[in-house]
Amino acid sequence: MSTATRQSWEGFALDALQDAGYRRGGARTAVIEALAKHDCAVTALDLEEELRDRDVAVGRASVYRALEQLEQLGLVQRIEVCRGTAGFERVDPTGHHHHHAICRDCGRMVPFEDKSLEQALDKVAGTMSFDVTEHDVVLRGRCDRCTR
Amino acid sequence: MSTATRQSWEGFALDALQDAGYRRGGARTAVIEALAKHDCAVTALDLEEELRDRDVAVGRASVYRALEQLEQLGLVQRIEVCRGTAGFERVDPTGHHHHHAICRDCGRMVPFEDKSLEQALDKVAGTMSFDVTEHDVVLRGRCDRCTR
DNA sequence: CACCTGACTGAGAACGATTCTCATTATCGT
DNA sequence: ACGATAATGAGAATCGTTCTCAGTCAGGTG
Repeated sequence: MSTATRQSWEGFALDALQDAGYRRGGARTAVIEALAKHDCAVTALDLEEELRDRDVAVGRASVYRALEQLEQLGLVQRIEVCRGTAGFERVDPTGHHHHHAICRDCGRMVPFEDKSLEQALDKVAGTMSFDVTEHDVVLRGRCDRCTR
Repeated sequence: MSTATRQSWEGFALDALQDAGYRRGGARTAVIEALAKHDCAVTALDLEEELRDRDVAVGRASVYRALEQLEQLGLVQRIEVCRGTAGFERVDPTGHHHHHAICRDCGRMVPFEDKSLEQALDKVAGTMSFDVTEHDVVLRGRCDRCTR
């Protein structure tokens, strides 16, 4: 029984992959480790660069592959951070999560959470002829630094 | 005074552009006309194809340019419909709008609206150090046709 | 422990959506 | 009608992402 005996998301993800029948590979492990360090969304290319800078160079294809597999297992969520660029962030196994406000001028991303928003989302999801598994909320506008 | 004397979004958009100092160009007008026919999001390439099929061929660059200008004026909203592809839909001047549920399997998009969701969004927007001008909600999952 | 099968990996090519470039054309104030 | 300047379109360039494929490695088996 290897499932969820460790505390961190990192350990949780490694266990989940193993349970799903994946083998243990260096590239994927490095991606998970890097992802674990971020509390908010990062792009695939940022992760690749970050890993290269730490001398743990990982092929671009492997980064995307790992992210896709993690997304499939619900361990990572993908959000659009800006014009056709995807951001990835880990999904807390407890279900606790946040959303983002993105500045249209500087691209800065500010996370926020709100209980009644979640409730409203859950309620809507329940009324649809859709098996809703996740939701994605983005507020857009100008951040305080860009409002002059 | 040319502003908002016509009823339709199409007329409203044309007037708004003129008021913003834009000249009247054939390509942009065609894009607006095509956009007016859709109640839900369309991609730029779909619009281009649609126009070509109607023998009103418009250059790809012009389609994107027009959409960008319309977005800037708040006449069109851009949403991510699927992996790095943008969908564009007109923004009702009354503020009335809907959101989308997107099927992760077939890509089908189903619009929905919910008053309490809007209220929750407005409330959150009010508490942020951000000048929020728009929001974007996407529910993801499997549509009824894809759930077997 | 050596072996084997099939999963994992990375370099680079391919791809699709979007943006850019720039020469040509059209708008509209004068 | 004229001229300054915005609008347009064809194609090239760009950028994020996905695909291909040959070489490598994990880990169950004998």
